[in-house]
Amino acid sequence: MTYAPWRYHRRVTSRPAVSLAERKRQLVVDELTEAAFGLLTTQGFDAVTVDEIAAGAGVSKRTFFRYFASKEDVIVRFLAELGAGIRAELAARPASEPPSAALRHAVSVPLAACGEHGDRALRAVQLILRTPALHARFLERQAEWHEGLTAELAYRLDRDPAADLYPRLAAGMALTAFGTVLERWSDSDGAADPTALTARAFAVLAPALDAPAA
Amino acid sequence: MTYAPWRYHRRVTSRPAVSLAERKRQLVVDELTEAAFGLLTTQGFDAVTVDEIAAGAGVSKRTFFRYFASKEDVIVRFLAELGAGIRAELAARPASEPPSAALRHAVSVPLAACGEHGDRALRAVQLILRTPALHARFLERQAEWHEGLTAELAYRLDRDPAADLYPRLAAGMALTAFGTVLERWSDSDGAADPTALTARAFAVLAPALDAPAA
DNA sequence: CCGTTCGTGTCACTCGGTGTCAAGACGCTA
DNA sequence: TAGCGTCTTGACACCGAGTGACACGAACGG
Repeated sequence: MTYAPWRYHRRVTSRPAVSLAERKRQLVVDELTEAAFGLLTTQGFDAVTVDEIAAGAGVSKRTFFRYFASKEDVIVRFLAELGAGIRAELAARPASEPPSAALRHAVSVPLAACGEHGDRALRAVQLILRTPALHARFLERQAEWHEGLTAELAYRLDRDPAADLYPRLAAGMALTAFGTVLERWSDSDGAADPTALTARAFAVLAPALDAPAA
Repeated sequence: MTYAPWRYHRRVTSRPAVSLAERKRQLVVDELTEAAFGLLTTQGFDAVTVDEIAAGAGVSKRTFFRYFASKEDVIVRFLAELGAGIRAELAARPASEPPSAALRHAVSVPLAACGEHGDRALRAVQLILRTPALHARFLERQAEWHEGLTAELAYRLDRDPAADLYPRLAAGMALTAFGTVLERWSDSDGAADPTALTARAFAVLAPALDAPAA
């Protein structure tokens, strides 16, 4: 069984909407991800070489780097869709909603999906948060989400992100909430409820997010 | 490498506040930093090897790594004290001050110092913000500051950082402001006033930072 | 049947980073 | 002034991440 992306299951069509080559590529990605997860989560990030991961998936080191930009990428990719999800969710929220509510939903949807998926996601998050190299890459990704969220928010509120500090600050607040919830959830070994934590976090942030003069 | 001739004169006459070895070490650090700055800012981060930096300072590659943990470190070190400064400033603020004012001062002091320092600091910041590898390391450092600020804030407000989300969120907000100001300052090539930007940013954040129910 | 394209493995290479060791500079003491 | 322990350094070997070049084989189209 391939690893299951937590967001939405890929639609199985009777016709091959995707080519054979495409499915083969996906197969290699899955195999590589599987091998990386098994090795990295049990032995630690630094104790495993790319050669070993590649061997575990039955391919060469060179092929590994044709699919992943770096050794960190294999793990961090797991959370990449999360970031894209945040922006997509924000874009889908009704325009009438105040920023705090819209951002709370945007953040909590991927977070809840992450919480439901359980063990795999939890181990990924824990590995990332306690491995410096992975943490750095994760933060890098988060900085990209920051850009995207800022743009989306500026568009949504019809503000100029170059002159106005609010969009970037609001996006930063939302991501701070995101990171805080993720950390709590990780530290509690998945026991804490991401949605409840998110609600609590945004209760703190709301006065600034929804301030009329902001 | 150039040795200062005057250092041989002070044998026993004047007691050395810092040892000779200490000053030699500092000299190497300075030389290395100087060489790294000259090369990295003109040719780009990836176009310069550690060997070249070391050669520019007249030492070996091995010695470079005895002074700096990584190639990124030589640049990011520049901003390390900034982070420590934020926490120190916060600790020095009177307890009567509301969080938004205390954090604003804590952030703006190092930021202003950075602005005054002029060219060198500006080039460092610009290099960091536009080089992915450096940016990642910078964010890593910032995550450490986040921990420290959270602890300091929890202590200051007598809150339990394990149960209460506020300290971590407030620290995150302050650092978001910090990052935003830094980015604006960098993009404006140093023309923008860090203190004014900081004030504007905290005006946005204040409703959440000072909310009574938070 | 042939030519093209694509994915792959192999090889060689660069560069960041580390462990090891011998040599030199310095401070201290006799 | 000689001797000794400490600290720093450079030289060297080594590992692992990441890349470029190239040749090989499978799939596809004519």
